[in-house]
Amino acid sequence: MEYNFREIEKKWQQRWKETNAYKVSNDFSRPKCYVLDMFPYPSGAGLHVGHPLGYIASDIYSRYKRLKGFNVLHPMGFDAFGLPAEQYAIEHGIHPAVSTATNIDNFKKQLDNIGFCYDWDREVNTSEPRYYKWTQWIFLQLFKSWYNRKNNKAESIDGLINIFETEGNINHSCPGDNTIQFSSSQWKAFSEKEQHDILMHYRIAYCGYGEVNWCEALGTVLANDEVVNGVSERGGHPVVKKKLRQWYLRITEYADRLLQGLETVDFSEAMKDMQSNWIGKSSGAEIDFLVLIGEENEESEIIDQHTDEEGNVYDTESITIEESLLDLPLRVYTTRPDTIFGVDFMVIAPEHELVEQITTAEQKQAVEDYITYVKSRSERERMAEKKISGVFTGSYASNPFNGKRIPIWISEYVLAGYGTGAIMAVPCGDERDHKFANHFNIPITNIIGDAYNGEEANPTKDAKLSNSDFLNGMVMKDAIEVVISKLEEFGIGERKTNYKMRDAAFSRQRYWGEPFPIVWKNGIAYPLDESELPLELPKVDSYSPGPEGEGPLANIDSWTDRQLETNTMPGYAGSSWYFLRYMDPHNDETFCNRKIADYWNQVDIYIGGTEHAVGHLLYSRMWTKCLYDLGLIGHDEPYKKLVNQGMIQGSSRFVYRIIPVPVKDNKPVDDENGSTPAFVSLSHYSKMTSFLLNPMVYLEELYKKHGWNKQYIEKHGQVTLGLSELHVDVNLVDGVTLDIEAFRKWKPDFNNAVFLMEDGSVSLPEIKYEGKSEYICGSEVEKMSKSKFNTVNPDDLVNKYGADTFRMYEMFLGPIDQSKPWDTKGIEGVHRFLKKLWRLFFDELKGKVWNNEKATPQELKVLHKTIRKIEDDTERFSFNTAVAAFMVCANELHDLKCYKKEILEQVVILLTPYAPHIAEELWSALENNGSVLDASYPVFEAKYVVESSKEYPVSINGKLRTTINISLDAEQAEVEKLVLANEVIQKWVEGKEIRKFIFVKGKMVNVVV
RNA sequence: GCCCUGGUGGUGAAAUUGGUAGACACGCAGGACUUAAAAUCCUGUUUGCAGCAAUGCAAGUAACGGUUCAAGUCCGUUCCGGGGCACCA
Repeated sequence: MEYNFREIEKKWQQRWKETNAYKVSNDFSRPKCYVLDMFPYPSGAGLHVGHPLGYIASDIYSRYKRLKGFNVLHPMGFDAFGLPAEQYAIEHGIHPAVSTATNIDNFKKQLDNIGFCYDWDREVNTSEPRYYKWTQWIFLQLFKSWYNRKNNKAESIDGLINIFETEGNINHSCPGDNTIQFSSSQWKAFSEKEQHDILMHYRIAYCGYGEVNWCEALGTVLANDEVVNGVSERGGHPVVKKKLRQWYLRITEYADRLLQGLETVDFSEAMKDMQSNWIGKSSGAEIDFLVLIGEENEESEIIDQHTDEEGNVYDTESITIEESLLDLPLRVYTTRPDTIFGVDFMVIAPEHELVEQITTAEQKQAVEDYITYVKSRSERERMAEKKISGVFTGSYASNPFNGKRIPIWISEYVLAGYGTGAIMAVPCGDERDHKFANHFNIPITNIIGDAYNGEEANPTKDAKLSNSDFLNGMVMKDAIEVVISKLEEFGIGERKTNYKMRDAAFSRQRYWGEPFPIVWKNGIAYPLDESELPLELPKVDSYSPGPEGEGPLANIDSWTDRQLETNTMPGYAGSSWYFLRYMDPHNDETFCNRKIADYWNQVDIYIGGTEHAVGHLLYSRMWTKCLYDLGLIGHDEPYKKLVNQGMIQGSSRFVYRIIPVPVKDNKPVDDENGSTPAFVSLSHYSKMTSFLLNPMVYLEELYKKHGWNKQYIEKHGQVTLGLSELHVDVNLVDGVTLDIEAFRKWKPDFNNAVFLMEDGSVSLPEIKYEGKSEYICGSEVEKMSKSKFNTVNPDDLVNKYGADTFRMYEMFLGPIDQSKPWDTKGIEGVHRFLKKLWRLFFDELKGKVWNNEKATPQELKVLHKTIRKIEDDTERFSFNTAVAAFMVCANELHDLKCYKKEILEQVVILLTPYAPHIAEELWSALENNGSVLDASYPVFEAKYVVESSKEYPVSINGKLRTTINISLDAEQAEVEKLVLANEVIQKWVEGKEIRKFIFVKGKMVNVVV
């Protein structure tokens, strides 16, 4: 009787379905455990081997907790709104809902193949109206709320209106625009529009204006990702910044709570770091600088000279131009007000509102040119740029403490969205400022004495200040407070806490997302009545964007006639609360019943990739806090513990095509006929690209040998050569060796392909190649994606080895949190293990071999060692070592020829979470009643594994020399005697003085001589 | 550029708290069974040197430096890979 995994897995999957084995009830009397995966976007490419990594881990943990007696919620659903479906719709005219439904069917089939314990009755799909009804409903709650800073809580906007009516906004400054101030009588005098505009500045979900990457040629808004070097990734069209009306979530009001909340959850330190860095809390001060605007005048005189240590002389010019004082000061944000006397220049962002006003006529052209340049650059490029760029405005600021004239520059390294969009530059203390000063020859003032070496900036806070007027001699970190109180005393600045995090952009100019339940009348946004939800997406004929960057909904008359909002919500809307819907997925009265939400409460284990570290995780944490503030749920952190799964990367393979490019009159001309595809093996490619070998030699070789493309040469007279790298389907490659027959069949274009093999021989299509030489592919580790042909489909592996093998192999691959390229190579080993385990129960010839004999102490020791290891490893998500422990166990039982039910049945239970199908089969084969899914978990008993002695490693000076078996009870004196009496040790210590004898009980011995 | 993360045999990896580096597998080599193959089983497998051999010695966890009786593990510097950086999900 052999291990027929196909039959076994089919049988039990069916049986579990029939018996509703994975049905989860909201049984409040039982202890609960909520195990959640980050749900997938159902892409057209289907599931690849990277997806199940986390799903298998959570499935194992869920099944383990179930065996331990918990009521386990382990649901699955689909994050079904998204750009790919929309793009597919644009290209193929298929409604996103249709392609999404197809994809989901496919995903579910693939997931079921692997044998997960989902209760599909609880499936959620964010794109279904019955789900997004509640996404819209929650949005309305956010729209109808404001953040009360007095008690740090979201509250109903009606309460705020009451406050405005009685006292104006004197006690609740406006988060959207702190210049807005009004009394109760002023409030009452405002028009309805004015009142709504003010309320909009308080709402948690609000409307404002923001810049997007606008591509005129594509008529659409692009992600930073899709913009490369200022042009669109698709098509290479120019991209510019464009201001559009946008919805936002006021997540900045939650910055502090999101930060504090991290202390209450079990996330990795790395994850917490990433989130706190994203929030980017810093404290410092805002300082006002008066601005002197230069007016046209050319006279100037040199009043001072500055010489640097290399002897270069810089002039400081007193420009005797007429200057006028700008009415508005230039406000900067700094975390280091203590360095105020070291300010040598100011830098403002290219988008800063004062740019136009302070640019002098002389500098106008230069500034305009610079701004044009900056506009073409993405934010990413601006941040990543090493090159220093900038332009002088022609104007000066005045240091508020000593009146020093400070030139004002514009540079892209200052971002408009952070702080005030302007900085005071202190080159001796800040590296970027230092580089900028050096690049533009701006003299540097040293305010930290010896701590500045003239070569590079020193960002210390511990140096003593010099050249700093009333701060001289003070330690920098002490001076911070002194300066801030002076600033506040003189009214030229104030203490300020800043966050890098910006409010979350919450609208997209797309079709395939949740419509906003908002109606616009006379420029006022009115919420739709809750009874009108869900506001369903209308049918459209075209998914192309509307005019001026509006979403496709703007093209629909029936939509615009009702004056409905034409933007849709972003991908993360539905995923910000889905974990609550799983608890109560069919509720039509509310998004989730409060009692049920209180029972399931926080997600106990959340498994997903680090790519969501800052986006999804922060948004869902914020939504949870809002719902908590509004009294809709009872907990304010969604996830108790987060486990990061590493990314399974694709291991791409490349073939190298040589393309002859016909040349006429020294210019390449278009290839009219196409040509025989020819590929060169890796080492030839490397030589060609490194110019060690003339590519033409290869080509001529091919011509000579095979008359390849002769007509072509005759026609064009001359041929040069192009080389290109092509992704080849990894499934056509064994290791790095290409299956050239399969490759020729892969695409019609390639069926007559010619190969230059690694050893220099040539493979032609008409001759079946039987030589020993190989075509070697190049390889690279990349993200797994269909377009890179590096995906591996789990279905194929499940089909070949079975779901249990596949599950265990994915776990055996390495630690769950580690990223690694996929490699199918080792799967045989895991499969062999399951076959070996099977043979402890059944023999191919003899049939049943298991028996009811009594277990020996040795066998019990193996069992209990395994129980301890598996339980421990499962608890700490060390699944790879758990699989190894199963192998060790099977090997040892095999060596002991242990076929005893007493032992085997316990092992089967241990194995259930990992390989449920074979476990269920063996459980029933052992003549047990009921399902192994609800068996009771083995209990470790220490008495079976106690050891009386240990093979102690003995080192001399830290180098291992021998091991000595010593009783575990032995104390230092006894051990010392035994060790020093040892032959090997004596040889090493002979004639040397023993300086120290280190003995760690149960661990090791080290003799220092 | 900034934030996070990783680097250990031919390969995936193990070493949980600073205490025997390479568990468990893959691959490879040799052998058994077989007419043969598959399957299965056994032996070996970090590198170098010495030895018929058991074995012994030396080196070794990206590189360099430090702390320690003891470092893959802690600290510093550098190099390389991966993820994220706000409209991919």
